[in-house]
Amino acid sequence: MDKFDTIDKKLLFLLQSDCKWTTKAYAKKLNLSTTAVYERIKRLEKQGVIEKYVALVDKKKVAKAFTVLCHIKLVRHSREYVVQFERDVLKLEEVAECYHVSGDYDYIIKVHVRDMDDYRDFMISKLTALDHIGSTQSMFAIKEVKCSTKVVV
Amino acid sequence: MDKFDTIDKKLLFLLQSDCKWTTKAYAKKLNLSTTAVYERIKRLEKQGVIEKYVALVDKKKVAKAFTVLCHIKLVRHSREYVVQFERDVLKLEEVAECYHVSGDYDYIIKVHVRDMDDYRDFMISKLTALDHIGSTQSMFAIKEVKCSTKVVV
DNA sequence: CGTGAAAACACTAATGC
DNA sequence: GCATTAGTGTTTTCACG
Repeated sequence: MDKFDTIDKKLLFLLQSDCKWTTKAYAKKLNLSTTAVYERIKRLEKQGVIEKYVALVDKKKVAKAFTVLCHIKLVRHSREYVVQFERDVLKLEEVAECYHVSGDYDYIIKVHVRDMDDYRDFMISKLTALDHIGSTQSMFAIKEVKCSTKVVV
Repeated sequence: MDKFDTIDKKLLFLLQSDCKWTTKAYAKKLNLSTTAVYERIKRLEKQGVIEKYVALVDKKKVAKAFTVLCHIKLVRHSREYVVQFERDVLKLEEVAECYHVSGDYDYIIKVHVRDMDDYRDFMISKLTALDHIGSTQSMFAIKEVKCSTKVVV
């Protein structure tokens, strides 16, 4: 599909680390001219390789540092059930990620809340209130050992 | 710790959605002046609420669209084993996230690789090559239903 | 929190290597 | 594909009201 040379890879690494440098700064780091870097960035954006630029928030500072990974089984696996569950889960703001997985469970979701009480509220009034939920199994993150948004190309 | 008013919350939402608008654009959206928004952003950065700004890359476009969630148990839970495992796992570039969790398993990691063959290589030569790994159980993501970096304040 | 002004930067374009 | 230069318009940044 797309091919990336060494400079592209380094540039993507830098942009995934911090996207607020000036073009000049990336250029200096990469031993290139600003125009060369500028054009590479624009190309990567145009190709859709760079999806978007976002701010990352410190979860502790906004009182959402309680992270829970939750395994979910649906009562049945009909198309209708799957479609509705996936549509519903998108609307839950506490759910940062949701994967449909193979294996013993159907879904794994990652939830950010304030504390255990908050999680209890989330479970009772939001998650298990969804249709078609069979069972859930929560795993509480004792520690975030690594939490990166980087993809190494 | 920190308190946020409605404008802070809206601003954090916008910045977590797209951090490349001009201050003017956020100001217009929030019905404020550019300086007011400018100072709020600077304050949020200084307080560490905004950790950093990063580019998000389309995993499909860089051939890392095969996502695996893997449960890991260590052979023992001594301090030494835990510390070393956590130090080692940080170095694995394929591992985007790693949580130390309560429950049946010790760790859950999220891995991005190209395909099943790549994952096999990762398992054999990197993951299970780590010391103290007891058992692993891989769950392949059939679908990424939701994958957000946003924390709703 | 707003106004206004200077400095810094993004962006475009043209030339030549 | 990259360096360099030059030029315009926008944006950031900050002292001051």
